[in-house]
Amino acid sequence: MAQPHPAVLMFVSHRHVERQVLEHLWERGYDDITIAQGRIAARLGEHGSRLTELAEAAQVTKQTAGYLVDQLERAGYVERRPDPTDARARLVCLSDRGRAVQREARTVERRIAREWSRHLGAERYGELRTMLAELREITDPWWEGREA
Amino acid sequence: MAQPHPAVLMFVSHRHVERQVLEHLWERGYDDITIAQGRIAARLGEHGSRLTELAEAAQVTKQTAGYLVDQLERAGYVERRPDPTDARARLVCLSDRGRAVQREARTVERRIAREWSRHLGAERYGELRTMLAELREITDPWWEGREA
DNA sequence: ACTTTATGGTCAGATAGGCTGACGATGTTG
DNA sequence: CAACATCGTCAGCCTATCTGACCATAAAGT
Repeated sequence: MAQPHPAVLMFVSHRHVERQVLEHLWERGYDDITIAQGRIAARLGEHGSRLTELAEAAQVTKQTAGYLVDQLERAGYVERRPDPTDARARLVCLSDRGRAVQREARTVERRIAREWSRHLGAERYGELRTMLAELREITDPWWEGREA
Repeated sequence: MAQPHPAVLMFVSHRHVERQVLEHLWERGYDDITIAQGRIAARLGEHGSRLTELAEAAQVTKQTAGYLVDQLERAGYVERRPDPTDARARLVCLSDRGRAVQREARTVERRIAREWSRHLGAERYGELRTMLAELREITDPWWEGREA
């Protein structure tokens, strides 16, 4: 039988990571977070991000992003502050609670990265990361080479 | 700045492929297909698949899979036939129309595979596929090494 | 200055896609 | 043949997502 398309395999592994992170957070008591919220929260920059940026990064409409940020705000993970450089815009920033969750999530991600590295071998794992980054150049509609 | 976790990069590339396939199908007049339906249809075996199998492969509940198969059936892409070996079960099979769509989808997938291969180099692309397949062993909850 | 056009965000409404739980029918096992 | 497992459906619910319309502010053109 034909091997599945690489994209399908990516789907499987990506899903696995999302699940692991989410389940870890639930265990730690952050049991109100959903995958969709997580996808938004994971893309928050250190100094806050605009809604439109988040929407693009997570590949959803700004309405959807707004809806999810509402929830995250109500749950106390983020807050909206006025953007000093543009009166139309607002910056979505992590609260302390939000930062705590992000740390937890990063912990799981690192653990999985180690597992993958062990499974493939460190060198091949490095190659995998490099190739995925290169692929992004031709698959990410918002790719610019470097972030703002 | 830190490089994103490989899983995030996988998300981007996987999404890209889904989008490309879907848009191609829409252009070809199959404009009633959705991503979720596609995820189910893409996992249909040559001789039909049971609902439960489909659900597992697409990582959704059997209820959800049933809901999507209903739609595919109404649109004429698949049909349900009794499973000769088990009166409880039914086999979801592609119709001729469904097979035509699958061919279109495969065409796009092959095109993208060629693009990736060109971008990374044939040898590295092969390595990528190998590594993704290996990763599956530790990330796919339904992995068994070989299909039924 | 003053239009015009672009951008950031929200509101309203619709729908798809996903879940849990319960259930009927058939298979399987002791 | 009784007990338990599996296949699929029904019913009800909720979240995530979209499109379209809209307001406020900013930027660009004249």
